[in-house]
Amino acid sequence: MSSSQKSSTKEKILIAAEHLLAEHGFEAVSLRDITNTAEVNVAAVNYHFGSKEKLFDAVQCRYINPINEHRLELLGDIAEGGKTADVREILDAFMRPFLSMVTQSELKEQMFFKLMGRCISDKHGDLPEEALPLLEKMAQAFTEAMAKALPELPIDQLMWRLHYTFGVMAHTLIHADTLRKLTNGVCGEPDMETQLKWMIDFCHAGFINGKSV
Amino acid sequence: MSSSQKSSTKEKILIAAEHLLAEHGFEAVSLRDITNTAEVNVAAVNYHFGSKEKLFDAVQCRYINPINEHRLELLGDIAEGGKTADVREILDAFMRPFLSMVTQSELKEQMFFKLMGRCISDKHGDLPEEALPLLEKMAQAFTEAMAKALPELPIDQLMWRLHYTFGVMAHTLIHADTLRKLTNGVCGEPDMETQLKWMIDFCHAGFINGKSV
DNA sequence: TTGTAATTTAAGCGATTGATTGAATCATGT
DNA sequence: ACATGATTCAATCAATCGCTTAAATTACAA
Repeated sequence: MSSSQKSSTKEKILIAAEHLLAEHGFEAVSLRDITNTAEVNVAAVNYHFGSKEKLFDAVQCRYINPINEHRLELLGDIAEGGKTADVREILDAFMRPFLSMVTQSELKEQMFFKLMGRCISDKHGDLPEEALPLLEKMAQAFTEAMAKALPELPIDQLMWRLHYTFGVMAHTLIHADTLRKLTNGVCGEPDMETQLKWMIDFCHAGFINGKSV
Repeated sequence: MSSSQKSSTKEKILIAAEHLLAEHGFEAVSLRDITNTAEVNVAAVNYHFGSKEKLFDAVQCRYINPINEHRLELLGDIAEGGKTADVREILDAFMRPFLSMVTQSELKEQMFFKLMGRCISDKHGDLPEEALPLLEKMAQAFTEAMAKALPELPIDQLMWRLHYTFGVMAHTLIHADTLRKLTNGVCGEPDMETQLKWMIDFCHAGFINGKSV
C-alpha cells in the first residue's frame, strides 16, 4: 500500500515519462525511450494507459489539475467577502501553486519546472480534455479578479498582459538552465521563493504600468 | 533572375518548410511533409541542404541573422556618441526588427511570428552554429546597454528580466492565435505597431519596476 | 550538335515508430 | 491445491522515418 515500498509498473512509466518529457519535450520522446528508462515492457504503456497520447495526457493532468485547483483556492482566499484582491496577490495566487507542487512531486526542482513549462508551450497548446474545463474556469476567474483590481484597464489589454505573464512563467520554467549556461552563471542561482518574487515584481509592474498601486 | 518569375526547388523547399515548421513545430514535421507540400522529390532536400537538420538550420538563419544585425544596428543608433540609451529605446531596438522583417518575408504575418517564436522556444534552444556568434554578440550588447541604462539594478536581476522579456516575446509570437480562440476574440486584433507598443509597455514597466524613468 | 555538369526522379535502404498479439507468469480468493 | 483474473513478456505488425542510390532528365558551354 505504501508508495515508497515498491513502485508499480504504471508509476514507473509515469515517472520515467515525466523525466524524459521534461528533458526533451513531447514530440521527441518515443515509447521505447520511456519503457527502457522505466525498465518495463513496451506493451505495458498500452496496457496501462491505452496509447502514447493518453500517457502524455496522464503526465500533464497529474500536476496541472491540482495546480489549477490550488490557484482557484488561493484566489478565493484573497477575494473572500467580495473584497477586491490586490494585483500582486492575484499574481502570487497564479504563480505560487507551481512552487507548492514541486515539493510534492518526486521530480527534481528543475525537472518539474521544465515539465510544467512544456505543458504550456509544447504541442501548440492542445492540453488533455480532462484539464480544459478547470483551466478555463481558472482563466476566467483570474481575468475577472484582475479586471476588478484594475477597473480602468481595457479588457483587451488586460488579457494580453495576462498572456505576457503566462509567457514569462513558461519561458522562465523551460529555459532557466539555458540562461545559466548562456551567462556563465552571472545570473546566479536564485531559490524558488526569490525566483517567484522576481517574476511577480516584473509582471506586477507590467500590469499596473506606472499607475499607483 | 527575378525571384517572382519562378521559384527554384531550393526556395520551394524553404518556403514549404517555413510554413510547416511555423504551424507544427520543429519536432513534428517530416521530410515528406515538406517535400509533398513543396511538390518536389524527397531527395531534393538532401541534395540542396545536406540533411533535415541543415534545412532546419537554413530556415532559422534566413531571418534570425538579419534580425540580430538589425537589432545591433538600431542599438548602435540610439547609443551613438556614448550616450546612455533609454530603457524603452533598448526594448524597441530589441523587438522592432521582428516587425520590420515580417514585411520582407513571404510568410503571412501570423506564420512569421509563430516561426520566430518557435526558433526561440523549440528544440530546447539549440540554434544553428551559424547563428550563435551574432546572437551572443547581440545578447551581450543589449545586456551592456541595459546595465548602463539601469546602473542600480543588480546584474543577475537584469539578466533575468531580459529573460522574462524574451519569454513575453516568444509566448506572444507563438500563442497569439491561441489567445484569440481562448477569449472568443475579446482580446481584439491589435495591429503590429500596437502589439509592439503593448509588449514594450509591459516589459518597460517590469524593468524600471517602480523607479522613475 | 555534342559533351559535361547540374538537377530531378523513382525505388528502396535499414532503422525506428506506435501498437497488437497470444502465451507465460503472477497474484489472489476459495 | 486449484481456478480466475490481472499483469508481463517476447515477438511481430504495418507504417513511417531520414537518407541513399543509380538512372533519367535538364541546362548550358564549347
